Amino acid sequence: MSQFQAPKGTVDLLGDTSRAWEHMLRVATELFARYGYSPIYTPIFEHTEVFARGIGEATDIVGKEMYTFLDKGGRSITLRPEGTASVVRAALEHNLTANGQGAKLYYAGPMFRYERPQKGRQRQFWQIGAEALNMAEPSADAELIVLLWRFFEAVGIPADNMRLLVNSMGDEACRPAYREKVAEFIRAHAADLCAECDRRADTNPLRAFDCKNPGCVAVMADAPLLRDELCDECASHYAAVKEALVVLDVPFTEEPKLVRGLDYYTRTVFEVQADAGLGSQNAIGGGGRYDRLMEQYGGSPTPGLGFALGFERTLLAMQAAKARVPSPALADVYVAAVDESVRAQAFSLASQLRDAGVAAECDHQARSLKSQFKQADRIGARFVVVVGPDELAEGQLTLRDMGTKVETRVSRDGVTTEVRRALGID
RNA sequence: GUGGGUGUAGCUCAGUUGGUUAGAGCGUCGGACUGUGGCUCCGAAGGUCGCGGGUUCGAGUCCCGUUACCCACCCCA
Repeated sequence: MSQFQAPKGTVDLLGDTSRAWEHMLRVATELFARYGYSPIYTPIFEHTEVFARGIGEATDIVGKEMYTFLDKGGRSITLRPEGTASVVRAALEHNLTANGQGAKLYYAGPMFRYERPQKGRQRQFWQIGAEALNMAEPSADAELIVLLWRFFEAVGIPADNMRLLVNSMGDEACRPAYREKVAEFIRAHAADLCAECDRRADTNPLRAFDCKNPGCVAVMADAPLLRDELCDECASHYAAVKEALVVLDVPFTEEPKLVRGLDYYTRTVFEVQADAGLGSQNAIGGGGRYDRLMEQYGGSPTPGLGFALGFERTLLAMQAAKARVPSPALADVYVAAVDESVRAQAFSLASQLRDAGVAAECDHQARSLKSQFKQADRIGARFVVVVGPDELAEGQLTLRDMGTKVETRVSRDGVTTEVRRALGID
């Protein structure tokens, strides 16, 4: 047991897990580029105000989950708890949406929230996210949702193992009136609701839909739904998004009670849940539209939308689906030294092969020849070059095909060419 | 932040009502094959039993604290 361990809620990513991480990044990089998204790297910390104003002072994230500290200059700094706020801040700072320009951006990296860790929930966790700015058309909503869905399919989670939930949260024209309507409904049924939900009538009536209390669930089942109260513009936008999803053949379920916990969402919201491997933290990705966010940061009114997906939870869903993560051979060629006298020459040959573009490995632990072959087998080397005194005396080496077990003599001078040909590189 | 459960070799786990030198499988290393892998056989290394107190003649086993993980609440990716 070492003296130190990783801080609570953080993990070291090793072996198959770190390989899976890189796989998810590769899949995302390739797929997102095909949808026209460009990479953006924002700082891992921001002025606290960026998150407080964007995500909402009253949310749990801002209220109790942020890693906030004063730096040596007395500035209040916060480790990013999510990615959208930073991207929007950067887009405004660099005028990416000036003169009606659109911007499609994606990011990947760790986020930080001070929460009680459990399965699928760490204090440092990884997300990939995509944001589409200045795109008001419902087709943009559909495109983003398809992208999220296709990503999960691409990493090996079958559609049958996932659920796509969509909803519309309305906008400033219709949500306030609806909110009041729900508040009235709650007050009218106060006797049948828990104390917590009674309070929600004044603070955040929509959250009563999330209450797990059976009595509350029964009462709220009859509560008015925002779907039925949307203004004309929100209703037609929502209808167009759903229609596009049908055309694109992305299966979805309308979930009128889907309410996201970040204040900036308007109109379309969505979430992908995995039904195996996740426990109660089953949302592997989610997002929505935030048409008022740019204004809150002092920009001109600019629509936007985005999603984020979690690496940890995606991997759990992949494992439950027995998704295959490609694990390339660690080396194509292993250069084995027969004895101590030729060790240096084996190393220089390995180096020469690497310079020639071949993934080559050799021993640095003074292992026996037999053990070097075991290593070669373990790392998946297709060929072993045996460097021995007998061959070298004649200016030659032995090239063994590990699959067929056929050995051939090759000249020391021509070995790089021979190996490249054997590997099919030339 | 609240409640419940768990913590023994690198990994997955045994460990009897507290009783002498804490075990297995897998993995690792070595040998059988003195210049050659995947199978088989043999052998070896590897553990302050999460950490700290307490009870006891004696604690991996009981009690308390603490820490980490797991589950639920909560929240969200």
